[in-house]
Amino acid sequence: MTTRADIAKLAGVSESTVSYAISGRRSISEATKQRVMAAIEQTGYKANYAAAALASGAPRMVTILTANPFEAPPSQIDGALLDGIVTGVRESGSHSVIWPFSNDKNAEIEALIKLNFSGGVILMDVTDEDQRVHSLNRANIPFVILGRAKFDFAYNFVDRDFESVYKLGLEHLKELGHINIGVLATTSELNPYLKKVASALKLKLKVISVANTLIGGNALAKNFKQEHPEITGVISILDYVTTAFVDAAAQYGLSIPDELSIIGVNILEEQAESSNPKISTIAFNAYEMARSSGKIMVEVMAADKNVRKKKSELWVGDFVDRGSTRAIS
Amino acid sequence: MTTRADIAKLAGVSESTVSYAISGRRSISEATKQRVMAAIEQTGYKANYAAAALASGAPRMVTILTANPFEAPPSQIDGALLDGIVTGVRESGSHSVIWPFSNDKNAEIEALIKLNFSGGVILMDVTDEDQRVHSLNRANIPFVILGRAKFDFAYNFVDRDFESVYKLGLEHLKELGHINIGVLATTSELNPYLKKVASALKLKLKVISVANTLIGGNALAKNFKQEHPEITGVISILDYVTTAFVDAAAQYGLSIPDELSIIGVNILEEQAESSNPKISTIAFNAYEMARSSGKIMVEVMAADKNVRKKKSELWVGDFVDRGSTRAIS
DNA sequence: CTGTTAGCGCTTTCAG
DNA sequence: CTGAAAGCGCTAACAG
Repeated sequence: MTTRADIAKLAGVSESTVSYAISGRRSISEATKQRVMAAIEQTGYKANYAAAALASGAPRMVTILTANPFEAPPSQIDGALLDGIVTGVRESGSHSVIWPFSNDKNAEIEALIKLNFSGGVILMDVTDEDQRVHSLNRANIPFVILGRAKFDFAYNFVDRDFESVYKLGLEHLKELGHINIGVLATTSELNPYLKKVASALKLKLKVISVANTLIGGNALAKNFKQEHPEITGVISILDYVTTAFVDAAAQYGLSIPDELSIIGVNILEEQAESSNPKISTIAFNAYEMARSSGKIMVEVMAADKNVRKKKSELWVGDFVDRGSTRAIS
Repeated sequence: MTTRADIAKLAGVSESTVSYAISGRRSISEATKQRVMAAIEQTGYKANYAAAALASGAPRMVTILTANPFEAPPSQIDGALLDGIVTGVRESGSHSVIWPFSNDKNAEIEALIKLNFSGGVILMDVTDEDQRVHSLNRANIPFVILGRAKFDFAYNFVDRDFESVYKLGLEHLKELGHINIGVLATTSELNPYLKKVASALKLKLKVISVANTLIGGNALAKNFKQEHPEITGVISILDYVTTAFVDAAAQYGLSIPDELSIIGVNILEEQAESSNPKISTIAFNAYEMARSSGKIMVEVMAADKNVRKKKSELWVGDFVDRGSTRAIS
């Protein structure tokens, strides 16, 4: 097996020069760099990941924990998110792998922690008080959650910037002249961001609690006029409900958008372009959001070593929100 | 960070004793083992994966390349296969991760090879002359294909034992008195195994070429009696076609199984149990099949080092076929 | 801009 | 049954 020593000998330089020529972490004359690269090319040398990870003390490997796509039909959003993570991590000079899906999530996280090979983990599909998050926190492994959930400690996350999204949506509805706004949600309590924005705009919000299914959307359309006569504008974060609601409205004598303006806020940029023209949509770029998470991850890893504290290069796109970084170490 | 040196000091033994207590690669007195384990417990010590990989020279990590489940609806078979691989690899004392899905398969394989961190790779969804296989072969990275394809060099694979499966199916049809057998396939050429078995049993085979879609199955049912009047038995490897065919048959005046016996051979054990009772099925255990691949993988890795040439523990279950191992070194 | 060198934490001979 | 010690291939000071 070819090592850096071989390359050094062949190129007539020292081993460290070879390393720096490859990593670019210090300046090298163009001439020597060329010779090193030629030697690498010639020998077909490949870096030894394990050696680098050991020597640097920081494995440049991020592990992704996501929901099992083989269990239920996977969402387009998750696919876009995964793409974004992989790219974001790579841009930061690390690599990412997906941890095998399993039915026993807690057992998997223990295996991952015990293996102790990844520099950090990115978690998707996290629920409130998710055991995996507690385990990761306890094991002191850097992690970032894509989304948010309730925990009794600080943690890193990347999520949609709901405040901006809701602001945009409600402002739009107000411009159209709507005052009484229905909010489609699975819970009956009002989202705090939504509440805040609405009070600033002097709009009246009414939560309409419904299951996020096609059936739920259909049922909603059926009785909407009778049950919510005052409502003329709707803001919805539920994709299935919204679709079914709009599709069924006409047959129940509800004319959209003439009698009711609807804004859907949980949709991908790509999907938005081909969406139902009866609904206004506020799309978000899942790719950018996920990409951010990769960068946060790598920042956290670097901070852990207390070196290379490079300034954050995080790009916070529209509708992307980054949680404050928990102090590690 | 706790290291093996810390554990050794705490337990009052040498570092190597700690290692052997953990790995079990040489005998240790029960007493010392207990002390070592206690020290590990007490300190919360976690092995350093990178250090172990570097020192042993054989990274105990298998990378899985599978089709992107976010692109098309993933099959149950692929899910079961993945489960089996993970278990098989783990049983062999290694770990596995899934390489991120991507649209550019060739770019991904180059990245994987360049990273040089995995002891071997398991490939699913391989097509004839798949570039990824050529790259892996050229880079001299141990790999196993789940399934089979055409290449101009030897390679390791695990696949269904089609010869046994076809033998079973055709024997069954013969017992039922059928002589003229239709073969549902996407290609027009007859599978060599099928041909071989049929000639031994003196059965007449006729390939019926059809796309593996529900529409294809429906169209087939419509004209089946007119186009293939002589055929009374069918063997099919196409799951979608078979389902649609059987469902549609009655409405086109074709009575199954009275007029036509059908055997489906591309189905999971679990699916077979709840399958259409009009079809006979030869199920296979995807889990066992995939599990085998994990073990082969680890064997190949070991062979690569020319040490620890332990005897194969491969369990070849019914309908599981293992390709002859390519000489590495 | 380049070289020297001391480790990173673990595995595995070799020697008891 | 246990210890000592030589690396595995690379990184990152430190020294020019």
